[in-house]
Amino acid sequence: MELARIYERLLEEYGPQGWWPIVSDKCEYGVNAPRNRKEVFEICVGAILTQNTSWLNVEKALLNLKKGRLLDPGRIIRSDIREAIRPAGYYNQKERKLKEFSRFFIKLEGIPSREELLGIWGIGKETADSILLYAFNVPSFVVDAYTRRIFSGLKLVSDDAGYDDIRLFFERNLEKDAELYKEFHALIVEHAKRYYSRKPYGRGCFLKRLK
DNA sequence: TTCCAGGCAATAC
DNA sequence: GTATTGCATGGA
Repeated sequence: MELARIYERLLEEYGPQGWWPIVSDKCEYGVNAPRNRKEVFEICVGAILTQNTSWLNVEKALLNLKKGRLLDPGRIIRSDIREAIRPAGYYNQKERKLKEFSRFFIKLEGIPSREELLGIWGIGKETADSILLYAFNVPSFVVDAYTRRIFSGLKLVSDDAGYDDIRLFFERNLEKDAELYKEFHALIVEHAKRYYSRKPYGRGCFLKRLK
């Protein structure tokens, strides 16, 4: 079973997902490439807020930040943002994570390296790859719990594979294309929400019949 | 009520 | 080096 075939099948089923969603002032969704530094920053903030948290809760937090004119690195560093980000959970930890990231972002020129991002407190591998891919268009494949669940279920990755093992499996078997990586990861999440959120995982998953 | 969500750092072993 | 635990809200 080829990864490109799985991608095509998911795309056929669900259509283009257009990630990363931008919560604009009018609360509409944007296209999937950031157009300015404000959107780049918003994507980074969303990537941190969504750690082990549903996107619905993250949207509430992003809207609160936006309403309070706090969705800006300087303002985040100086303000108590805990009440605004409260809906996204873990608000004590996430406040620190956003402040640490904001300090980094203010000094940043150009595109950060994966190692730089991983050096920031609160940025792990998935968050770093999400930021690289969706904020900076760097083709780094995002691996999350869903990705592991689906593809180990399909026996394409082993149960004990590490994060980077899985990431490299995707990167070595796909064209190195940021737009492809963006859509694929988003489709994986959509598919997993439908078939891999509740046990028994994978019941009704049509990918199991693909060859 | 219980389970889960687009993880991470700290701690335990 | 890998396994476990605390962090927290809101929806299904």
